[in-house]
Amino acid sequence: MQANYSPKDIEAAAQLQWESDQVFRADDNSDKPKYYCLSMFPYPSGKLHMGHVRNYTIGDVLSRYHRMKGFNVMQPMGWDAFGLPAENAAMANNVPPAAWTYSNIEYMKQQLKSLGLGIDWSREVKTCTPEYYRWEQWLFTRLFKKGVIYKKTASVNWDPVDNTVLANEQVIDGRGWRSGALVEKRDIPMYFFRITQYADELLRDLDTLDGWPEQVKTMQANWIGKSYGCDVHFPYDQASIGTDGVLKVYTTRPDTLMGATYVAVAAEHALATQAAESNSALADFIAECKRGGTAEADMATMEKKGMNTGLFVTHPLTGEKLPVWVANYVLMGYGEGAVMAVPAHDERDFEFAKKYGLPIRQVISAPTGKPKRGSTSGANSETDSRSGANSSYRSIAGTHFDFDHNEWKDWYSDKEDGICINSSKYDGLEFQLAFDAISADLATKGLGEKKVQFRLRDWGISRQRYWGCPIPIIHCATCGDIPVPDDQLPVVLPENVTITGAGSPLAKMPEFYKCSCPKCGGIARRETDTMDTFVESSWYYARYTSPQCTTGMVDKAAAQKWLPVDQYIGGIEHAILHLLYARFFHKLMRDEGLVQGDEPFKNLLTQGMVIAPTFYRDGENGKKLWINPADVDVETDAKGRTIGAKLKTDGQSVVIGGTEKMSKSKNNGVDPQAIIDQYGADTARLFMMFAAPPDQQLEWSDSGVEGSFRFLRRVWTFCAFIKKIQLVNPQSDNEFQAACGIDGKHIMQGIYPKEVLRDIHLNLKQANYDYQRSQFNTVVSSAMKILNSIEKLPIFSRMEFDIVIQGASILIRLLSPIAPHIAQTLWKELGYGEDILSAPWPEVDDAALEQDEIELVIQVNGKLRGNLRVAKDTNNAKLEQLALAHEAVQKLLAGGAAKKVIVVPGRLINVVI
RNA sequence: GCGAAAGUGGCGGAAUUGGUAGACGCACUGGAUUUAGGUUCCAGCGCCGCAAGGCGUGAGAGUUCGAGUCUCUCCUUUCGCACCA
Repeated sequence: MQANYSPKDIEAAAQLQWESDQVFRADDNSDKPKYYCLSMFPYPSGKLHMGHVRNYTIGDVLSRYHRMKGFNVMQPMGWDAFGLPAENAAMANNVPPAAWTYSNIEYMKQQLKSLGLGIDWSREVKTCTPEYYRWEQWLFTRLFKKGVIYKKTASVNWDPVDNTVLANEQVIDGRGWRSGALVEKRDIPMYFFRITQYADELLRDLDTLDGWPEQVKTMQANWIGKSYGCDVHFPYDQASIGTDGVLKVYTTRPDTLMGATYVAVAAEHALATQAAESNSALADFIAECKRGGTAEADMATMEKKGMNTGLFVTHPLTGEKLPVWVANYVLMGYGEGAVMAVPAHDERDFEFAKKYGLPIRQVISAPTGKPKRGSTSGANSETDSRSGANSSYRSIAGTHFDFDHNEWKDWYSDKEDGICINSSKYDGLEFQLAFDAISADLATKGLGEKKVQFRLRDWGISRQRYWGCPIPIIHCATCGDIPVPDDQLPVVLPENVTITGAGSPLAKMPEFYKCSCPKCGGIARRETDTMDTFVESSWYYARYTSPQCTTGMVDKAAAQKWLPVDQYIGGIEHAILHLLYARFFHKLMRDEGLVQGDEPFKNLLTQGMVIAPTFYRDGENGKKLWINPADVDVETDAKGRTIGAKLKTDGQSVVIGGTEKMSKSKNNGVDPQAIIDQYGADTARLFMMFAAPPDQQLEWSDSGVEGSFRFLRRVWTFCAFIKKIQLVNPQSDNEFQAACGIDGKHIMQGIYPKEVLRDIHLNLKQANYDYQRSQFNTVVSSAMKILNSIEKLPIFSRMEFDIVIQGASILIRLLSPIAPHIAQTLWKELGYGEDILSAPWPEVDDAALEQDEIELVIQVNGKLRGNLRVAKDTNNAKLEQLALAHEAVQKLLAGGAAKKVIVVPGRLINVVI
């Protein structure tokens, strides 16, 4: 055994052994309980980043832990290989996307291997291969025939200079990223998955996902957004509109219908178009609304603007004429593209009404208990006079409220409280009663009905891009859209293309799009759009169960054996879209009879981001020149506080920016390869696990990496010491003391073997608990404590040495999922066994935890005042007596009596005085 | 704007059910070893204070014998928002 820890040698050796023994092959025929551990597969962007290292280390730790606990583990890996960056790289470097992607995969695979991940590479999947995507196309044709996929038009970001559709990410401040042209919305035909048909089930089944973080389930539930409301029809005003008809709106607040003072429609709405024909100002406004991108965050934060159409509709209950406005905050894609506006009880409507001087009519009372805002003091005087029953404000109806936005908030009523006022026959009704009464009256008049609606929209999957899975549809002038027959699948994506950035290359390749209609044999045109890459990532977890299957999307028996995924791990940024689409796909595949069960992922761990400090210098014209943390020395004062930073190359200072997500734009990424090369994979893995709990963001720290390396070196050095004693093979106490270098100093230390043994098992118990809840940072901490403890134990005889041996064997096994190479090597060197992966997981020795005396805390009024050392089984009366007699308590009592004494067994005694 | 989280020493973080706040590590300080630097080892290390003691988990209130933990209001930061993956 080498005296020095040399990660390069031991890691290469361990990896070689694992590879030649094929230990990570998942066994389709094992009797052991299965454990399918899946990390979100990477996009092959070029090289691994720290987020990957973190993700895959977490997965590997869980995999190795479960393997040692006796599970038949499957940990696969693959590549989410289609996507936009390949096309960008193609333009920048003149490399075909396929070649670029495949070479990235090769490189990144080597990187993953150097991390020592226990992956079954025989199951590797690349989504850009026809072997993979043919089954996606196959499912598409099935779903198309079933009507789960359909075609309709949808709005996209259009670059009028490049004549191409842009992703939201390619729209910067309303302009195309390459052309700089002002982006506009354009409607084009697209294929949609009818995910709304599964909305109820997707929502309901969230309740069955006990192993998912509550936050993710809440986000998904809100995204699906089931709401109970009412369709309301506002009949057209004949005089202004000229035709019969109704304007349909959906509202969740029919109880406020009596307070509706106008209606607002989207710029694309038919009424807006009609009004614009004779109103050029309105036409200009509508054109303005169509400018800009489609991203919802932008739409929602932009200034609310509107214009009167001059058209009217009539209120379905009162017959009152309400003006029709066009508003930029009403989206055509949602509901009917029109809303009824109740400024008194909707914040957005309120601001709009204030801006354009529209009437505000209060129809819900502000109940007692309001206001919600403001301090509790002072509420009795001024504010109460406003919400009092006889307040002058309160009786105002049909006119403007006289106060600003914040005051409006005080008035605004949640539906849970408040009753209808100023609402004629509905006055006095509470929310639900008013809801029922008004919707019933609408139904009687044929002007509306109750309706359950979802916020979730159908999933548009058409992309006017090249590097994606071709949509298997053939357009025939006579037969319409015909799905490609099974025997013509896959529709292979040609790989030798030139990307220009203007439109899809497929649309310029007759050899691709020219075809004949499968139905009538006539001349037809193949669809040239490709699918959203979210489609590939929605079912890869199932394909891993039978990646080579040539007879179907999955081998049903293999899928049944391995699914659902027992543990899924990935970034929190996927909490909604990817995870929702994958859940949706599982249900689609279930309904095709391909998989069983309703949900694909039993347990979910969402890992936090990796962040790092940023440094910069001010360059010309105010641009910041970002400097990589690796090129900077940080300076601290005598107390360790950061006082500045200097560039290593020139010694001049640089500005310290914030700590942010590692990114190219801020140049604060740390290359994992450099860390692996310098310290080894075990150190990189250990640091990643130790620096933060998996689900929280992790701050990169060079000195933290150093610290992790130091710890592993200490483990190595200490084990080398044990090995040395083992080789000496001492028999008598004297021989042990001589071999271990015991002298007078050690006798003075007062460290008892029993305490060390207790420490070992206490920390083992904690580590087991922490492994169970995937809190690996404290597992590492427990391992460190075990080393600290056994290092200090002076060895006088075999008895102490045995404790040290036991401690080391526990330490190495606790560490092995996290730092597998060093653990495997030490396990073998110290003669515990050949292969640590097949070693039994250590068990807590309860007897070692026992203690005769315990320490209790004495509090006075909840404040710590002293300690008490007592026999373990001292009764409460005695404890109370001892506490009262305690010096510090006596002093505070100052002769008086205690009001009350609270004894918490095993913890503390609190004296209340 | 909407939805979801997070906020604890100089820093990363710990505290399992409401019960000793700051485990473990980093940084820093002092000492030992070393020709020196580095390494390693020992000790110290929340803030104020000479001390006694007081204060302290983003801010403010509340519940409780006792609050980092529960409730309410507010502030800040991060993630997502449907064509980045």
